[in-house]
Amino acid sequence: MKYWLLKSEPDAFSIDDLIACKNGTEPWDGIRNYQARNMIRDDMNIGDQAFFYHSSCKIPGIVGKVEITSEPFPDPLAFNPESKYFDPKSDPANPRWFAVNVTFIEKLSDIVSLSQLKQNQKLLTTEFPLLQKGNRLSVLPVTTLQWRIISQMS
DNA sequence: GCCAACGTTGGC
DNA sequence: GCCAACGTTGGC
Repeated sequence: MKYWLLKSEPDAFSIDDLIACKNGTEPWDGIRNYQARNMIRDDMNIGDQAFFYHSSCKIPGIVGKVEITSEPFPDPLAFNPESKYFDPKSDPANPRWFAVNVTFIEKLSDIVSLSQLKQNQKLLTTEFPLLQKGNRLSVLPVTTLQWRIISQMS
């Protein structure tokens, strides 16, 4: 079982939005970055867990935990001309973009903010990609150690 | 709103 | 294959 971190802008889709979804489950779709795509398509499995991270907001940080509850599947938005994630170059016979279903596990009683994460010396020794310069990926791998440290912080 | 740090596109 | 121009992300 692997661990991940999934970023979302709370204005677009927050942890509370996920809670409000049927069965607390919703496709994690609209990912249009090849590195992130590769991780979803090649490395994600049912039963993996992920931190839910709020980005581009007042207090960026980790707000909860979710579980991956489907195998990777072609992102249907890529085939929908109505969607802003429509990609005419994605061929249904050879899909370019992938999604997984995520299911709500828990909301942290307090956010573990980015500034708190930056201050955690233990975490800084682990090369946490979220804290590394220039990182913009919306899907990041998290090690078991990092998962444990951050879970303890919450 | 600014801007650094990317990623993508497309002409050559 | 190079690289300039452009677009996006995301913290501040």
